[in-house]
Amino acid sequence: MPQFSTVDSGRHSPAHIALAAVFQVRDARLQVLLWERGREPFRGAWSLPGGTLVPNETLERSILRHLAMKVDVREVAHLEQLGTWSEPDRHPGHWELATAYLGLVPRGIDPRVPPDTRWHAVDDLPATAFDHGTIVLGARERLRGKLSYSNIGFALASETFTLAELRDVYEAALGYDVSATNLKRILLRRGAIEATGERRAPGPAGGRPAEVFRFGTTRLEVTDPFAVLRPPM
Amino acid sequence: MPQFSTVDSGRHSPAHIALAAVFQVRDARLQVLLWERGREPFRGAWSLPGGTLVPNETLERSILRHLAMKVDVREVAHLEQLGTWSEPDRHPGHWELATAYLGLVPRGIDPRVPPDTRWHAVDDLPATAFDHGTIVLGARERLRGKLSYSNIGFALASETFTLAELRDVYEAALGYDVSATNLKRILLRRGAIEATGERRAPGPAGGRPAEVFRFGTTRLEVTDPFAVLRPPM
DNA sequence: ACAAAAGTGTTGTTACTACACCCATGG
DNA sequence: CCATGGGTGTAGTAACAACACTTTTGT
Repeated sequence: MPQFSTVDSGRHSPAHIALAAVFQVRDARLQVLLWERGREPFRGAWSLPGGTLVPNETLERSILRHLAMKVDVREVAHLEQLGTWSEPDRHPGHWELATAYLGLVPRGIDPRVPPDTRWHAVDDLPATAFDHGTIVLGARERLRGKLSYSNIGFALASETFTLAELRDVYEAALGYDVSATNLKRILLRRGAIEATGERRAPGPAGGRPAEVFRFGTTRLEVTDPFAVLRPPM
Repeated sequence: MPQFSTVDSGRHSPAHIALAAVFQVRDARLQVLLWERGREPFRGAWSLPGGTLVPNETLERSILRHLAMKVDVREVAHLEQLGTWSEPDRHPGHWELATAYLGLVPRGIDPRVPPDTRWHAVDDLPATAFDHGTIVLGARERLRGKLSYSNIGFALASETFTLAELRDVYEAALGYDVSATNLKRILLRRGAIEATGERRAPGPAGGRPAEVFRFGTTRLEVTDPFAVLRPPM
């Protein structure tokens, strides 16, 4: 078994870490928080934050604990498990499984992050370590799907927002043009967003003041559960 | 750390197993293959087949290897990862993570299974061991969602089928009435099924001979990718 | 008055559901 | 010729996209 000789010879059970792809819309682009590795393997490449479990801890609590060192946990508005990667050669010379999470941070917050971490646009990733590039792209696909049939936008939008702002968030995450007009009607009819009654003052060039909205809940709800084959009645 | 004292005191990293909820439509009901435990804990309760990884093996290959001892692997038409369960007390006295898979066996096959395993209707589960009852129900929800927006029916239907037969499969998995008329049009328009040109002879009571269909591919394809918020044009 | 930004009304389309009706076979 | 099971035709509908139009502001 040559590939286990360096570190793990004799080991009968794999190591296990939790990772997170933390997304935020920054500068009108979907970005992910990456950490620049200081050690081999993959020194200088960018990797997802995470680390090992300690006893009596779930994977979810573990990734939240590790994230607390990179980004304030209270700022992660949504966290969900993506899957577990188990290719034997995903980590050179080390048998390690990784369970990856998708984390979302609302727009407008600027978390204090350590100097060796940086936000990177998901559609322009740098060289990534291990299989982390694949994981980031998988996380984006999960997010794109859920934007369509759930209220997950609450975790990317700021607490209150105009519809133009919400459209910008959706466009950044989906990667194509979205109509604010129709987005409003979809989310209102589903009961996902509600008007606050406030208005946002227009910019220096004038314009009608925008209504201010908020998401009704800050927990994931599937608002359009079945695409087709709905139950009768 | 009282809960780790029996087996794992001093262990710094969790054990890991792969499990599978293998579903098949039998007697017009969605059923799952369960194994009756002969040992404590949960002696006499029913559990999902699976087991530990060996070095140089992915989770997927591991669960296929374990299933080969319960049900012929070639009969599993579809396999996908559901998630990893990590509650510290999910296994009494033992720190163990479990990655669960959904497996589907086409209708009509009757795999030879060992005497300590049995098929159980998913909507009438017996007492289950560990968190396996939760996993089975989660697997059913995953299946129900995918039946709606993908061609996953190929893995539950027999190789060729009439539309009445396919409707029965969908009804068993979804748990509500489905119209064969409309099911046909949905799956034909999406290009998921195609007519073979053959016909099925009617039963003793007569009736028009049924057209015979097949699924075009035996690989999962998302046939209705976005419920709403489709890309423009 | 006019440009800018936001909101509303309306039409058309698609992809379904529901149901009436028609077709082919066995007894 | 009728019961049985399968297939087709068609109307109704919900949820959306597209776009013209209206409203409210700043200069």
